[in-house]
Amino acid sequence: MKRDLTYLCAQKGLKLTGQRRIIAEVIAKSNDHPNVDEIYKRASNLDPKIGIATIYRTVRLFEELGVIEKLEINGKARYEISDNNHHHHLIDIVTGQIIEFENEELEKIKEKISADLGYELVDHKLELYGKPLKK
Amino acid sequence: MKRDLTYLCAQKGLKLTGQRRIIAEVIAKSNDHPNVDEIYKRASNLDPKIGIATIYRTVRLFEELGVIEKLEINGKARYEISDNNHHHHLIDIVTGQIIEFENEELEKIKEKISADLGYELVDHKLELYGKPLKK
DNA sequence: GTACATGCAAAGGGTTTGCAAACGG
DNA sequence: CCGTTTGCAAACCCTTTGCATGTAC
Repeated sequence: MKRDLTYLCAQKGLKLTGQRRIIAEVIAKSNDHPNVDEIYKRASNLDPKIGIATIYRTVRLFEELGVIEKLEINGKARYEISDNNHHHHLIDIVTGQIIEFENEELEKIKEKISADLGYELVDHKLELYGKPLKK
Repeated sequence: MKRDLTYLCAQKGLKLTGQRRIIAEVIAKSNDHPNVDEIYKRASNLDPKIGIATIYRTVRLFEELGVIEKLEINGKARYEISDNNHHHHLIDIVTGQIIEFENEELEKIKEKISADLGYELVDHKLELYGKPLKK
């Protein structure tokens, strides 16, 4: 990830600043899909002078570079490191916890639906909202 | 739909005001998933004195009553009349057009995934973003 | 050195809220 | 009538932007 970033920045004439390094690290180490405010708090621990505008600018940049992905849970932006495995999210409506899953069959169906409608699938978003089953 | 609304309002001690009637009608007649601003414009044609705060309050109310559904396309709220057929949306990334589709197989997979993860599926959201295929 | 990036504060867009007046049942 | 709803404007939250300063390359 840090290698990717170094490479990507160099390639695009972007500067690998301390703030960008920190924000990348914070998101990479978070597995709870933090929102901007959370990222800001965590980054502030590593660099108390970092500004929230920098967080906003950086997550947008990283999203464009494809190194992170933006989710919109309940209308609020949250971020995670990109993987190429196309996982999705199930949101526990009781605890708010986000559970990740993958499903190959699902991927195929999406491709098929798009193709049937005359489209090439370029992106997609699936969120399931569930209530824990009584055991 | 209007019947439903009359019934639902009566049942919950809500008042079926002119504004609510108009907003319900506007959404029912729209098949383009309007956002709040669009609904406001269309409703204003029927009642020039209607306020935007009323639109916001009413769509929230209708959503809670289950008579309309909220989509979030590119982070912006848009609304449509509820159907019980669980359709989904494919967004044409070139034109912005929204295409609705249903897929029974998809519904089954979602239920299965949820169950496998130990959840009862209570809601879900799927959006496909596609580019028109060259013919 | 120079273009890019940052921090700050102000501005912006969308949505919610407090309140007095209006209105539906 | 009484409690609900409305319109208005102010408040709010999240995000973006202008600008002078700072910094990576």
